[in-house]
Amino acid sequence: MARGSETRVRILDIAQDAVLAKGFDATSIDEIVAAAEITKSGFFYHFPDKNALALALIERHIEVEDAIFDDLFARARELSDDPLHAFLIGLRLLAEMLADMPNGHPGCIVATAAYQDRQFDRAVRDANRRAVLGWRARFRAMFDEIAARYPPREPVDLDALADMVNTVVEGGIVMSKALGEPGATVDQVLLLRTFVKQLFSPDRPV
Amino acid sequence: MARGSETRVRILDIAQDAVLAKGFDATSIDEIVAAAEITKSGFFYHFPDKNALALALIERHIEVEDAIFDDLFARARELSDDPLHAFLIGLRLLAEMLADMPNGHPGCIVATAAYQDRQFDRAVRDANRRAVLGWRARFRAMFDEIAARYPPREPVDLDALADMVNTVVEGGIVMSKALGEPGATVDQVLLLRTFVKQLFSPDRPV
DNA sequence: GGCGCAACCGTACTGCCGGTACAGGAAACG
DNA sequence: CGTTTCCTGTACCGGCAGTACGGTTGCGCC
Repeated sequence: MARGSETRVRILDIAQDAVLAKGFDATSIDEIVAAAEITKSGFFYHFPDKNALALALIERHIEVEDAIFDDLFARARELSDDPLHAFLIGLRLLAEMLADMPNGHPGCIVATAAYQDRQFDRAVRDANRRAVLGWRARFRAMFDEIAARYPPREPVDLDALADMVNTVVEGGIVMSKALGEPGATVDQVLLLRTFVKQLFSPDRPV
Repeated sequence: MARGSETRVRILDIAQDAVLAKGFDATSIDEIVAAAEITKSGFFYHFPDKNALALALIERHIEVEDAIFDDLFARARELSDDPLHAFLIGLRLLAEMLADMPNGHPGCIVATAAYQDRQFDRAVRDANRRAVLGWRARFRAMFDEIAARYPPREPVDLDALADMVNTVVEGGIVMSKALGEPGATVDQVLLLRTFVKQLFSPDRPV
């Protein structure tokens, strides 16, 4: 058990690095096998096929991301009791975290999967979908609390607003990759922060 | 000349459909060759390798996107002389265009390339980068004009704001693919519209 | 009218990659 | 001691990108 799961984890670690660096297709099983110092048979003992590897990768990635969001917004909540302020602090912490990645965010596995849709089976697509819906629910709850205290200046769909957090991060990663500017994602998150701040700020007298 | 470029265009058409539907890797040359009713030799006469196909696909795609943006915002400009209103109308037209695609936006080839970075050569990455910078310049010019008339409520980097148009579209596409909800992209564009509207609206008295 | 070149065709081949098949072995566990 | 877990080793298949290279067809040009 101990030895088995250890090898499995090692395969996942190696595969994750390669996939984030080169994409899923460009990562060969032979290459993973060589790096993990096992044989091809060993790989196929742990994963029936490459699809299963993708699934395991995505599920693990979702757990990690969830844990990061939990930590980030829990810390933000400790710094302010106000739901709006706490959220704004959370976004700033997120931006700082993204900025601390010298080579930019390695890239979301969810997006990688989304762009290779057809070649993955239902299990992978479902896992992907559940992850996004989970993030929507997370941020929706925060916006519900915020909107209860600060009525939005303009009518907005809070589900869509919740999705916007993810949209901006995913889109930001695409942009930073395309531009070769790691900082692009951070800028986008901070713009979203400005949006949320304005949306829920009470009208100021001129 | 006429016959030659005709075949080349046919290859690109077929390849584009397949790539948007299945992804670049999942699209085989054999398959393109069969659909175009040519031989493999014919394909490699037009493109030295698959990378060159990707490059041609991206360059063509950028031209089309540019033309679409030209048309969209030119029509918007005809509807209003005010730069802010024209931009807001342009975003709405963009949203309508995205909504009219029944199966959602087929997916931006630029993003597909961004997520398979390493397997493409410099030429592809450079083309991608130029496209994004072009879009930045386009929207930056609009925001310059807007900001000159309506000072923004909050200090924002206009380049980052210009990038946000693309960010939201690209991120929206990722989200709609992951969720299986084609409408997600439209919602995100309309949220961006709300943001821009608020950012440049003069303070209203309460 | 022949010459040349662009635009292919046909065939045969290489090497990588995902995946299969199957036999066997070491070590931990009960 | 036997079973199960966790692999190794070897051999193989079909699909795919790409190479090599000789042959062919049609159109423009002198």
